[in-house]
Amino acid sequence: MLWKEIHHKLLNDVRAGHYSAGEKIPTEAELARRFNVNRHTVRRALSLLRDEGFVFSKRGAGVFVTGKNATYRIGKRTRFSQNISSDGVPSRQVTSVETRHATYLEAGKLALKTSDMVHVAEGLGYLENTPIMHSVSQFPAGRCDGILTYLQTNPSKTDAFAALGIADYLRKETEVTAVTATAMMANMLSCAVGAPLLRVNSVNILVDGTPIEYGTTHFIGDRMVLSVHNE
Amino acid sequence: MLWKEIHHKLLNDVRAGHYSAGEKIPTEAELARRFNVNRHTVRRALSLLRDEGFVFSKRGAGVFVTGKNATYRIGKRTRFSQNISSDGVPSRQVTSVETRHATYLEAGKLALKTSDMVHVAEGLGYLENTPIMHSVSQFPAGRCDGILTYLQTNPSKTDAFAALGIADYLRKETEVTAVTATAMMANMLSCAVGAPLLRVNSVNILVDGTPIEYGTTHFIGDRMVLSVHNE
DNA sequence: ATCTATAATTTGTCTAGTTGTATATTGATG
DNA sequence: CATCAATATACAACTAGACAAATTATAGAT
Repeated sequence: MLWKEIHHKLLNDVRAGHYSAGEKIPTEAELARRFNVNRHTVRRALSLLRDEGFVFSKRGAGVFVTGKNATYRIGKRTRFSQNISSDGVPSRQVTSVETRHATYLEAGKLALKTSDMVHVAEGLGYLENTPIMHSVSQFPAGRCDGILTYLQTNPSKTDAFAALGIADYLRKETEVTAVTATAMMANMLSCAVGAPLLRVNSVNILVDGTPIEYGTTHFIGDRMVLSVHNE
Repeated sequence: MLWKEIHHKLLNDVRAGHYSAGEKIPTEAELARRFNVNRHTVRRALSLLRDEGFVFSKRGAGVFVTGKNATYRIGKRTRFSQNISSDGVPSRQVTSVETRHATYLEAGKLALKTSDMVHVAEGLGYLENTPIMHSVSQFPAGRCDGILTYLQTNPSKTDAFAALGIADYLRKETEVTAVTATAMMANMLSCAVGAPLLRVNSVNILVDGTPIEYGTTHFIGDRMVLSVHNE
């Protein structure tokens, strides 16, 4: 079986670190030329590598090497950058911001009326240059004005809150469910459509109980473990 | 299909009122970043939204929502249509003025000779920041001298007439037809070429029967209902 | 201040390249 | 002959990049 040899060779290359995390490996056509086989034979080898979690592919772009796994601790004070425990360095990036009216759900979670405005920030979290989470956060206007402009330059929510004079905040509630990735979510998280995701809905509050953030985060299921703490 | 999900999400955002009528939605590049796709994939989603009539785009400027989603708010539209028989629209703006010889048609409508001059004012009317009508008005020189300079600072015709000493005037005749949008009209009204328009020709007169205005107005068909009252 | 020339944005269009999917064919093996 | 691996071919969906055309923002000059 030709494709198994190719799989073995590619796996060795990845493990040997010839391609670092997040890096693009040669195209299927190129690999087919190199191994002197048909493109579909290469695809079969890549398919196994994909299932094993070593690489992920983006239609139209190429095949990329997957990063490492991590665990995410959820407690009373959860901060993304401090709570990811792994070998790699986590980073995050804000992909879009907007200000709009609150939906019914958001209004309820943030103690607002639907006529009130919310600031919305959407972003991705990375580990080893590969996406590991996607988050949408709603902040109540009035209590958090100016947070979006801050987040655009520095994606750290802790820093942003600090800049607004909020030195400390607490996790009030955390709801965790499991969902499967839609095409869009799969694309954003560079995982397969239908892959299991962890969906975390959370509310952060001030020490006096005033809600200041309602967020929904999706983690890639098989790259992330949530550990919940009740101290 | 990624672009279909993006289309669905954008449509939801528009429907939910996250972007209000006439407002600019994020640029294609921004949306591409947010959904983590190529700009062309966003364009395909926007293309469907355009075809469905929810947004329109202006090269070099951006993509804007049409306000079609807000048409179920009959209140504004009703008030709007009530005002058609009298003076004007909630927000209007004079785009150009000129003084020239009367055409044969204008001369007939305004009881002039073709050697007489007419003052011409062209303008746009807006509803919720979206253009909804285009009007051209001809005023007979001699009876309405100085009206153009006034209209340029204040687009209200009632005020302009009042400034000329005309406290009251009546609608003599109103003709309504349906036409399709030419390229020029489509551009001014931010609608598609070939879109259905309502064309209203009207003549306003003094209480003694002297005509003081002949006008042609085009309304966007699917955003406007004319209600005709015979009191 | 106001107008003007320049630069920066933003949409429209085009070409090329890459992965995903479906179907059909070849060739060796039992 | 039936089966399975590999090949061959074609198309769809998406990415990547470049450039043109229209608009908007910016800086400079008068």
